Amino acid sequence: MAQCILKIALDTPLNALFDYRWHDDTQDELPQVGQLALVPFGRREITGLIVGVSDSSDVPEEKMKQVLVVRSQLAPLLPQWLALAGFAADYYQRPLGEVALPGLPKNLRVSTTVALDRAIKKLAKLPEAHDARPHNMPRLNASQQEAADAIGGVQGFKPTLLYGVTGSGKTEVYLQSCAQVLARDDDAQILILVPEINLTPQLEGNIRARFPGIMLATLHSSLSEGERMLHWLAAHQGRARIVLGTRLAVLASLPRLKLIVIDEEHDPSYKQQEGLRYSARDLAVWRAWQLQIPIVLGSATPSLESWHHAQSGRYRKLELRERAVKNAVLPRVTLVDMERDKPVDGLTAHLIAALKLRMERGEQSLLFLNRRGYSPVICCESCGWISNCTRCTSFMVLHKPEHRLRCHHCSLELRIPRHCPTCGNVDLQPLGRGTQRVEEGLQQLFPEARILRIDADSTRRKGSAQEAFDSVHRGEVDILIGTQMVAKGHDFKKLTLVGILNPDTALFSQDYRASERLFAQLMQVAGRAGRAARTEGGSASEVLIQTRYARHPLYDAVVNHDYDHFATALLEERAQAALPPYLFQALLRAEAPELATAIAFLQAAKDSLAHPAITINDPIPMSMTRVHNVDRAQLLLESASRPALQAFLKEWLAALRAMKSRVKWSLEVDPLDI
DNA sequence: AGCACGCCGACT
DNA sequence: GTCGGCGTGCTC
Repeated sequence: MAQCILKIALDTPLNALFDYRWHDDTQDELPQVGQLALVPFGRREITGLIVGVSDSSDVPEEKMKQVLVVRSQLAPLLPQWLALAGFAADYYQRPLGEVALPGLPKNLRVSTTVALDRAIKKLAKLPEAHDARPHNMPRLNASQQEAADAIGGVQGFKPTLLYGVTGSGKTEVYLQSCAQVLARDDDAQILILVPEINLTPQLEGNIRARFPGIMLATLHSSLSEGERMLHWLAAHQGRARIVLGTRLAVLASLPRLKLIVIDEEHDPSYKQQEGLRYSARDLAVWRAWQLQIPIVLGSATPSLESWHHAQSGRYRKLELRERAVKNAVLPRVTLVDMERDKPVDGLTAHLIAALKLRMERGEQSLLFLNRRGYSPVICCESCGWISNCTRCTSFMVLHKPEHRLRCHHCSLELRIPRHCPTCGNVDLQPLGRGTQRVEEGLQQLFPEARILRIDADSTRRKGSAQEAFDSVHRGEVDILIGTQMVAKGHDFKKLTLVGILNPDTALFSQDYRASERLFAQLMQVAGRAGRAARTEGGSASEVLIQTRYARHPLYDAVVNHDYDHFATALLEERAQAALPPYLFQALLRAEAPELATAIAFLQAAKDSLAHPAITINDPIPMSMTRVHNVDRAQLLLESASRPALQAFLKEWLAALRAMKSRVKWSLEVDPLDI
């Protein structure tokens, strides 16, 4: 009988499969593609994924080792899942094992099997939950009903862009689409992706309350290993009918997947920013295409990629025009021109008056500022010294309560110098304004106010963010000051004023995506106010944006709640400037102790291969060149054709690997930040 | 990426 | 005399 060779993908940067011998002398069943196997690898034992069973190998007999054990108690991952991992590996130019294995629960990849066995046992003991009938279905308005029917009532690959402002009832559309799919198909599974799970505890609660008779599994990074194993397995076995998770859930094993929902599809957190830099949204769309199932992408401010697809007809756009919440009104957005209303301590008279009014009424206010710390830099007025970080191309931020200077990029910390390090001047001044300084100014302005600051510094302790949000909900806070942490999810009932302190910097950013992001962020923060129905006699909520550029078209669109025209105009600009989504990009990054080394590597990479359909730009230092004492540079590739870029990258990367350079490099496909 | 081996500097 | 720095080489 011919020997049995298993082709196994391993989590290693080596771009190859590894062949192992299978001892067919035992009674064991023949291993199958999609099963996990423990194998000796170098001096270690690691878990790999069987992707092929063969009777021959090119590997010399004496090099080949034997599989230690196959995890036969776990049903094989299905070919469709392997195809998904294979697609992601090809698309993002990574070895299959680096894509397929890290997404599995850690305990599936260890040498012992006790955690797996325990989870299998525990799941087997759980009662069957097969009652998919929805409870307490509210009536939908006409456009909601139309959307739910269009999404849940149709089979086949149908991407839908569900466009609707905050409060238009997108969640209800998702839930009723789910109800339709679950009702139609006895064992259908549904995948619901959200940007960050800790911001959507209410969604999880809503789903459980709506579908009490089925199993819901969550998948996100703050699960314990035990929970992760249990939830992953519940999805893999088809027992979990709805899987709610963050971007990593897009790679969950879902053998009976019938519908995908992506909430807040524009959110940047769908893009993994380290390791395998995948876009969960894009992979989800591919997955829906592969399975020929419907997918819905919901947002009040869709990404330009999705907007473009909607305009070109690739996606169907459904708009929720009516407000689903009775009496709810959009907050009134007003621009405060800082050229005319000069701010004192960062606050204009207009904003101060609005804060005062909320204090008098016993309502809450939120001040939004994208900069933590006291001031972004301190400087010496006599010699011009500023607090640069010694390890990074950035400033040391003053953190006054802690009496420290802190670099937000390498976390270097220093005590505040008593005098200027270069000239000895003792009068060092803070420059600019962070959340701490705003807090200090407010405290003086409103000594009686209960002020709470929520940012990465004030919520370092685990659970403290939740405590802070809870105290706002309980009404123990008059004025909330926060960074982006407060922008998403939370719906504060007594909040009627949102002040946005300095959004202008994003208007003139080098990053052409900055304005798209700013718009989404402003809409999102604005949505913290005025979500709930106005009580009798209560006034509409108000959003005040302090700006020096009150006539900028972006703010005009925000004031008018008009994403439609803004997005369409932005798209036209992108088309004219030949930028994504009309162009496809990849970015090669390199880092080295000396900038010249990184640049030289990128130049060599550029010179190594050419193709008429691909533009390779010159290597340039990254805008933040030095971080933690390493210099970084990048090389941008562009092409009008995605397939051409894909084909080129494959060949190019092979050439780069062959260069055997000592420089650390990495490739990102479809980069967001350039 | 791990994890070894290997060959030169400051410590019990 | 050894502990330990990180260069480089390999992993079916």
